[in-house]
Amino acid sequence: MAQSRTPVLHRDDPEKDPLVGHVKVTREDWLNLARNVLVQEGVGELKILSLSTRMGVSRSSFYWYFKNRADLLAALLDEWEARNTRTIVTHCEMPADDINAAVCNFFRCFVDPALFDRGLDFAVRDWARRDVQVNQRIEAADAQRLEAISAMFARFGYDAYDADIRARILYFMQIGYHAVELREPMEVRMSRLEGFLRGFTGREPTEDTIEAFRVFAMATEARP
Amino acid sequence: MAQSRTPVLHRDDPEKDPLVGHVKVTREDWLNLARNVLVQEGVGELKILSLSTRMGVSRSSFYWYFKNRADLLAALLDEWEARNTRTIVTHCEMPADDINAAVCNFFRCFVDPALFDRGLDFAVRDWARRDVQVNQRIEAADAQRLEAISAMFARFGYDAYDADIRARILYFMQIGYHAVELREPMEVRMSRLEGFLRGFTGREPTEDTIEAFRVFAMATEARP
DNA sequence: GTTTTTCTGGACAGGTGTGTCCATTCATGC
DNA sequence: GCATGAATGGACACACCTGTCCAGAAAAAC
Repeated sequence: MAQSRTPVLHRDDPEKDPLVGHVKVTREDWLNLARNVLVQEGVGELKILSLSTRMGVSRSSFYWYFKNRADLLAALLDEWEARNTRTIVTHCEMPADDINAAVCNFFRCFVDPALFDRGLDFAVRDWARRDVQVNQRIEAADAQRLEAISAMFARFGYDAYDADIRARILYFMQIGYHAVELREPMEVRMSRLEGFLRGFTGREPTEDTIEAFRVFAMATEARP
Repeated sequence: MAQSRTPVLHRDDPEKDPLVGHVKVTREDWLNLARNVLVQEGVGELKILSLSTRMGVSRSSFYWYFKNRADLLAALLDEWEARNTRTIVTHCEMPADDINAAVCNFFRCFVDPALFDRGLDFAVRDWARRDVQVNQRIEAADAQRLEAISAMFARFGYDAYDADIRARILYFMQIGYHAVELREPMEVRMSRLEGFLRGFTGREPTEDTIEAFRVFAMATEARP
């Protein structure tokens, strides 16, 4: 085969697992590449042959780290669940002086892609349409997130019904924003949200989160 | 081959194209099945072999109606564009007494799946992540929809900036709701929206659409 | 320096997908 | 009743993906 051998992906952070011999790739390398492919091309395009050629490694290497393709997918799903949903829940539980500051905490989840990976979230949401198991996972995740947001409102005096309504408005609007503006450069989005956060804290606190939604919409709208 | 022959899908509505001979399937049959597969399983699973076996017809039949796979995908995309985006635009342009009635018209798009196919919309949105051409189409569609909603608000006295903000809140929340509750039974969703529409028209008109969002959230929240 | 363990390359078998060619079938027009 | 043309079935060539097996290279342990 005359195919030119692509350079091997060596690890850059050997702080963990230094006990392996003849290291060329690691399980983490497979997972990272697989996550990128999942986000950018979907589950259907997540193929072992494709991954191995991109890493410049034989397919056999994959079967050393994972039992099979399903094993890789399960690992990706676990990672998503631990990352995205937990981020939202912990941010909703952060201490805050009033509901406006609490909503502000909620928005902070979506500023740092290391906290909440929106691309991964939609990739999984899409994957769920084709897999009943995954569907159950994301339905549970959505319920858990909505519950956390609702509890956040309840902490500041809203009764259960009003808290639920506000949680749903907030969560749906956030998800919808990401669905539509998914491919907007992260720098643009971050600068907007940072601007929002600065402007928000400098304002008189309002007695409703309606104003917070309004300011958030201002911050995310297309024009400067 | 001992494979039992599945019964052929005959057309139920021969009102159009009665001039074909030896009719077993039509171009419409291929398109309808392909649309279902696109929505439920994604573009990646849209395979000619799979479609033909489901219709109980040879693969060769496909190549009579379509040039190739790309031809089918283009037809599906055209259909989506004509259906979903045009529905939203026309509903936004409907005459209304005040902004609340106008927002109410907007919501009506999403009651009837024949008007706006939410499953198709998300299938295309997902497809766009893997295809630059499709991405451009859906970005144009989102811009067109937002423009129509914004113009709707502008008709009722909102200046361009406020109209844009409200259009984005409304559209993002709607898209987010569909993204999260996508697999909720349509009857449940319809009964909620119908209840919303009834309750809405029986109320005193408010001077802001904030109240409309609030009532919409009440109508779509999980509890009765 | 040898042995052991860890990891990778290449080949095999089986499955599925695409696009094309051509003989065949069936409804329609004559 | 027969010719015409629309529509289909079946086969060919080619490509891609999965999972498995085993020989062998390279680091680690001794």
